[in-house]
Amino acid sequence: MPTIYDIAEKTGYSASTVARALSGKGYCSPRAKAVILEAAEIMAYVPHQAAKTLKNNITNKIMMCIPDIMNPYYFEMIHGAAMALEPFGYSILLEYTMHSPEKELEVLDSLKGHFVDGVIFGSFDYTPGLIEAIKDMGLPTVITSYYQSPGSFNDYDCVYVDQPRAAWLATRHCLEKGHKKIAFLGGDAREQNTRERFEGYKRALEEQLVPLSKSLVIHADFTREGAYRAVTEFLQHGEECTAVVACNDLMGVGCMKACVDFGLKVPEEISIVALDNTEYCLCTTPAMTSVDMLQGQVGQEAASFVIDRIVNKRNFQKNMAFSPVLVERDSVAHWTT
Amino acid sequence: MPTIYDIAEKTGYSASTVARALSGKGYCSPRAKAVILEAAEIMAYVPHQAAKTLKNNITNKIMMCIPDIMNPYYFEMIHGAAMALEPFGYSILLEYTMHSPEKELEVLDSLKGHFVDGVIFGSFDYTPGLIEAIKDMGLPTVITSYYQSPGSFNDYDCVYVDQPRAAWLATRHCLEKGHKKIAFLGGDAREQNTRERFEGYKRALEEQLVPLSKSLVIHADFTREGAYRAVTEFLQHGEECTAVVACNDLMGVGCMKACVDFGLKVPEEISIVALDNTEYCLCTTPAMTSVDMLQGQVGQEAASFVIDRIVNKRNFQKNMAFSPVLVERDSVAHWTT
DNA sequence: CTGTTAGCGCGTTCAC
DNA sequence: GTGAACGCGCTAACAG
Repeated sequence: MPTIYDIAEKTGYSASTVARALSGKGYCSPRAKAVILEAAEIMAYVPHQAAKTLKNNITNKIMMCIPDIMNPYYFEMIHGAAMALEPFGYSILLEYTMHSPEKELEVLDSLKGHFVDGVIFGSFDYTPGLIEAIKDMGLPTVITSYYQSPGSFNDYDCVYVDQPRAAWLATRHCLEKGHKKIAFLGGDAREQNTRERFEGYKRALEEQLVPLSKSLVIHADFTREGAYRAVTEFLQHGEECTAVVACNDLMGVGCMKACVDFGLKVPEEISIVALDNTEYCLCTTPAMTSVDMLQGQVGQEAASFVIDRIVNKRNFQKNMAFSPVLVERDSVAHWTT
Repeated sequence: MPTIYDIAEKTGYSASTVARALSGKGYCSPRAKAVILEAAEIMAYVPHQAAKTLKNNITNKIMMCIPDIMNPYYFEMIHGAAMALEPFGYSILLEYTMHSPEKELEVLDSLKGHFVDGVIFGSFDYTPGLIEAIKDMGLPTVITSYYQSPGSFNDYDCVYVDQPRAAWLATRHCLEKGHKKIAFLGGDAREQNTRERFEGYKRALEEQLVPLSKSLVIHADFTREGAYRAVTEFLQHGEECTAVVACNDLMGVGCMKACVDFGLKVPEEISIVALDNTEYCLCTTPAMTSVDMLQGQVGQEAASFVIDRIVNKRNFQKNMAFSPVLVERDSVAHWTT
């Protein structure tokens, strides 16, 4: 791998003249520049990134840290971010935490090694400790959730969709279709994500004065299989409901399969509405009604926020909230008793 | 961000003693070590990655360069690779080329900047020019396809699934079920991927002395929507077939939808078998028979190959081929005329 | 317009 | 057992 010194030697100029010619900064005669650029071309010179970084502390990399990659929710986000980053010459360093709080802290700690310029951080569960670690790391950061820490407000941005509203939309949709017995299919109740979505579900019921029944709250693990098992058990247990709000598409799919296998017709005998609106919704029969969480937008905007802090040196906080959008398909039917 | 000099100052030792204490290499008294490690802990010292890299040329990063991320085929691969890399402290730098040959070359060229230690490279179409660029870049590389370049053989490894065999398996499965008029739903005929899969389709037909009909070869673009349009047009055109081999799951899903919307029952009136065996197959009704391409395995093994070249300094070529596996579900039925 | 010099933070070799 | 000194490759301030 050739260095500027190699080019300097070949051309007879000094290393600094070569550096100026290549960077375009500082004076350099047209003749020298031409000679040097040609030599660089021939020698296939590419500057050593580590050397540049050591000098000016710019890595041209953004870390995307997500809980899980096997969920299509996240690759839409990754895709959105990558698209926004590309024109700025930034690449994505991918890291996943598999929902593990320890791993999250570990990753944030490693970030002090300054091997990226900024971070897009996704977690299912923001705890005060996690937020502390994010602030502590001291890099431009966007979290893909809303979390306003008390005290200082300038340390990270939030780009997110209104999670409670998503579940609220889904639940209200069922209510409007005449459903009263609406089950909630969520993940681990301790995770912020499930809690927020549950809030929306609860609020929608309250607004319509429909009593919330604990027995209609099902906990699974955000996977298709887990939802299948949980819903099958729920049905075998004899619980009655006419609609299900599933906290993500994979669980919606698992739920639909469980219902069908149990002998229930979708949507005639049981309606299903999911959250996330990934491609999975278009694979099922009937096609699944779902709430679009605008993951691509979130990824894109999160990336823009990070770039804004890096390139334009923005030093104040910005938040951006997206309102989710219900996409009606064929898995929810009117219910008339 | 504290440096070893800061630690040196606090503890009264010199920077080199601190370096030795932290790295464990070279002599250092237990007392000094204890004092230094404690100070490092308190100051939350993390070594500056760029400085380390500049010194020893190790980045602890592997680039994964893929054509497209919105295809679940690839995230299974990414996942497999990430799992294999994690224990070695390696992270994935993600880059996509969107099927663009220019972008592929551009990425490979940038790699000369030594900002990763190795590369896992996926392309739909390996051309001699691309292979040249891969060799030229001079980094441990695994391509996720089979491509034996004439001449030198030590420049990159191949980890791949036998693509023709996958299509062969799918086609033979249909033949065994009694189908004779089997359509092929592929992508762009110019891409190696489509060509290879078509070869397998062709071979299976030939082996059973079933004539290949050009009119049963449908070209789409590896997307659900594209396949939906292409198959709808195909059906409207009055072409007759009793089974379809789709080159990936997304196209299989689009095809299934097109058939259903056209009034055909799956699998009673038309059978569908796809390739890739992603989660999409489990979302359709009926569940879709598909050929597992072991993408997770490919990603994992590719990562191990790269690590082997980096850590164990392997300097000879290795290839690894996986044989795809047909996973029977409910979208293919017996055909009796 | 160009060359010399110093330093980014770390690791390693060599004296002491 | 420890410190001084140098270099990885690039950039920037300064001098000529």
